[in-house]
This record gives sequence, C-alpha cells and structure tokens, in this order.
Amino acid sequence: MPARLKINTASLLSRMSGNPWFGALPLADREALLRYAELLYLRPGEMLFRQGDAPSGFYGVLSGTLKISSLREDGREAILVWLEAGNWMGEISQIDRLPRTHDATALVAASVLVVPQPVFAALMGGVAFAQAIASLLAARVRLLYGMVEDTALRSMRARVARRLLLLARGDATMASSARPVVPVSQEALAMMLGVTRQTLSKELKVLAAQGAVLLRYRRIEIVSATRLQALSDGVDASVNTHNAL
Amino acid sequence: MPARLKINTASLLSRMSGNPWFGALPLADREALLRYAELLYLRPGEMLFRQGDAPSGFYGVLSGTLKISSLREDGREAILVWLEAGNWMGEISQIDRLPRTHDATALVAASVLVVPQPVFAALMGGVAFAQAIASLLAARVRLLYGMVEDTALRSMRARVARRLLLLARGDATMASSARPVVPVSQEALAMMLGVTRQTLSKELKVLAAQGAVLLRYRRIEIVSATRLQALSDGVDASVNTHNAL
DNA sequence: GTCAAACTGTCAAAAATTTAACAATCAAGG
DNA sequence: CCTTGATTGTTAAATTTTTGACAGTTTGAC
Repeated sequence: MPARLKINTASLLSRMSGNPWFGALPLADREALLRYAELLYLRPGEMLFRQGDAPSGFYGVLSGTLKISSLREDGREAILVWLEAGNWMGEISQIDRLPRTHDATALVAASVLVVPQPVFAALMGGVAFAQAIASLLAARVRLLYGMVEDTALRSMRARVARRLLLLARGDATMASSARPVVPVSQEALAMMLGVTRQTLSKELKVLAAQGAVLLRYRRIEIVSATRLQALSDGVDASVNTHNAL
Repeated sequence: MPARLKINTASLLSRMSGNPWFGALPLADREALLRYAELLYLRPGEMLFRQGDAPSGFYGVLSGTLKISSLREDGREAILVWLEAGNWMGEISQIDRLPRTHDATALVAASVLVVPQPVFAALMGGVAFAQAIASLLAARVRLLYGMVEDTALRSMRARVARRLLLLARGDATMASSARPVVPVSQEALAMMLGVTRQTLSKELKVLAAQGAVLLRYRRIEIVSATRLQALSDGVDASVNTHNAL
C-alpha cells in the first residue's frame, strides 16, 4: 500500500493552478479540493488503481508521470495516455459509480492528490464545479474522438506524427506549452499506437529522414513541428523541405 | 435547409422519456428542453450538421436514425456511431463552444428536436442539469474508451462480435432492450470498424458458421448472443457448441 | 412482374503488419 | 572504467489486410 499523508493546502494552489482546467475553477473549489485531498506517494512502477477497482477518488497529479493503460489476458498492454503533473483524472468513476476502466501506474516517482469520494460528491453540488467537470469531460471526449478517428482513417505515418505532436503538447487533457523533447521509449510509443515496435521503427525512420524528429535513447526530439504537422496531415514533407519551417 | 417548426411540448414527454438519460432528468428540465426545442425534419441523406460547423444546438432524436461519421479528403468515411430515436447529442460543442467534430446524417427520414444554444446554456445554470450532462459525457467517455481499447488490443473477430453486440443493445449512449436484428449493411459495419468489406465479410462468415449470427440482406440477425459474447472475449465458440445455449 | 440499384460473395495479387531472432548501442551503478 | 539490463537497429518469413475486379442476389420502384 502506498504511503498517504495529509498536507497543507496553501503551498499547492499556485503549483496546481498552472493547469488551465484547474486554474479556471473558482478559488473556493480549488481550495476545497486541495484542503480535503490526501497526498499519496508512488514509487516507480507502483499502481494508483487497477482496472475493475471500485471508484475511490478524484486524483490530481502533483509530480511525476502516470501511464493510463489496460492489459489483456495474454499480457499485451495498450497505453491510452500519459498523465503529467498538473492533470486531474478519475472523474468518470466518481460520476457513474462504476469500476475503473484502466490501470494507472507511476512511471517515475510521483505524488498524487487524492480527493475522497464524499468531497467530490459534495463539490458536484455546486453549479460551477459541475460545469467544470462537464468541461473536463468534454475535452476528454474530443481527445478520444481524435484517437478513434486516427485509427480508422489515417495512415501509420500520420498517426505516429500526430501522437508525437500530442505528447509534445504535454498531456492528455489540457495543453501546456510546446516542448521539443518527448521522453518516451519506442516500445512505449508503439504500445500507445497499438502497433509493434518494428512497425513504429520504420515510420520513425522516415520522420527522421525528413528532418522532422531526431531519435535518441529513450526519447524523441522534435526538430520541426511544422514538418511533423505536415506529415500528420498525410503530406510528404520532403517535397517541401526547401520552404518548410 | 431542412424544415423547422415549433411543436407542442406535452405529447413528446412520454415518448422521449423512454431513454434512461432523459427519463432521469428532473421533470422541469425535461419540460424546458421540449418546450424550447424546435422540430426539424430530415430526409434520408440530409445532414443535421457537418464537421467544422459552429455549435448550433443540443439535439434529441425523436424518430429515425442518424449516423455520426467523419470524412477524409480522399473520400473514405468512418462511422463512429449510429444514433437512434431517444438519444441526445451535440453537448460537447455546447460546452466548449468549439466546432462540431463530426458529420451527422439522417439514414432514413428523421425528426430531431433542436434546443437552441441559449436555452442549453440557461439549463446548465442548474445543478441537476449540469450533473446530468456530466453523466451523459461520462457514458460517452466509457464508450469511447472501449472503442480505443478494442482497436488496440482485440482481434478482428472479437471486434466484429463486440460491435454487433453494441449495435444490438440499441444505441450509443444508453442501453435500451436487447434486439435480435441489427439493421446494418456489411458496408456500413465495415466502416464502423474501420476495415474493408472483404475483411469484415470473412469474419462474419466465421461468426455465422459458429451459429452466432445469420447474414441477411442489409441486416444481421443475432442467433445467439451467448456465442457472440464468447467470441467477443476471444473464445472459439465452436468448442462449446454442445452446451452453449 | 421487371429492372435497376444496392448489396453480398468470392478470388487473387499487392501491400502492410506481425512474429521471431539477434546484433548493436546506451546509460546507470558499482 | 566496466558490466549489465534496457533499448534500439535490422532482417526475413509468416500472416493479415487492402485493393481491385466481377458475378450473383435482393429489394424497392415503376
């Protein structure tokens, strides 16, 4: 069992308010979330919750990165998203009282704010908070629509490019600032895209050859977001090399 | 432009309340939605809205069936869901004020209730309604999670079986009663699954051979939901033929 | 009742993806 | 500095899926 302790509210407010969703909440709601949250420390590889668990809380990632994934009997894993510091999650189970749909695992040492169910329920009694949760869910739905569409309609090349851009934008729910280095192994990226490492590798080679990315150990550097963007729309960036960027 | 007319509220209430989501709304909210809605008739093939359109309203399907799909430049189409009578949609754009993510097209003659944006916004000022919208969104997110997972982790066979069960359950957001006949062409089903008709056909043949379904013209009959269920979990139903159902 | 359009059945070649296997490279810890 | 486990590079065969092409069926409209 992970360690759990109470924490003092005030110091967290500015830190968490960097996230656009949280930052846009009324101050009273933000304070309430932080005041009643418990802090939970996760070691690398430790799980916050598992598929099928009963709804246990609403979570805010204070530091570190979690992966949201699901596992198949045969051991294959699909990574749905990366959740980085500042993001909130777990509201679905709070709303419909149904079991968790995914596993949440710390990728590195992480700290997570745990808002107990009764507190969440009480906050949902306020219009502003309920509306904010609706916004959070709307953003998730849009993200998921994009994912479903990608697998149905786009080429591998475009899907790889799009996922890299998504990861570069920082997180699943709300955009933070652009970042040129995506700290992900090819193995993990392949799992996010639901393909094998070899297939992904071939596509990454092409992106690299076109000058869009640089392949490094355990990370991918985005050299030209413009070219990546072009490739994500299905355009061959090489034909525009002279005037792209 | 489709025809639009005012309608009388009372007669619709019982009809629309069959849908679990709508039925669970406070009476006042249900009445408000219906009172301020305009009725819009769509002919087969007519579009309610298109990808990229500005948010124009919250919609309830009164009769008929719509398809929610998106189109690629090259003309390929991915069908996300079927929306049957009783369902509500379009809340995402109402909440985040961003353009529509998909096309909505009437598959047969259909009538749709259109709740204008200001009415929706006003209703969102009530806690109960905002909570209900959150529930609606939570259900959508769960549905989409399932779809994403399916394409990432499951075999074609299982995906076909699962989609048939989903369609049989009736609709996208909330389950109505089970129904043994899915009125869908193989072409359309293939588009929902994001594969070609030929690939789908091969899998359907297997499901038929195992006695799970019956292939008909423009529709698929579910002979044994039990077997379909087994196949959707990746089990070969034929080995259990003697004791299944 | 006939016809045309829409849908289904089927096949084969081409293309994409997975599976399997191993070598090469990197990075962190001792 | 060296070693080891993790990661990446690379190839080839097997498998799956798409593409393309027609013939056969079904339905609804006239």
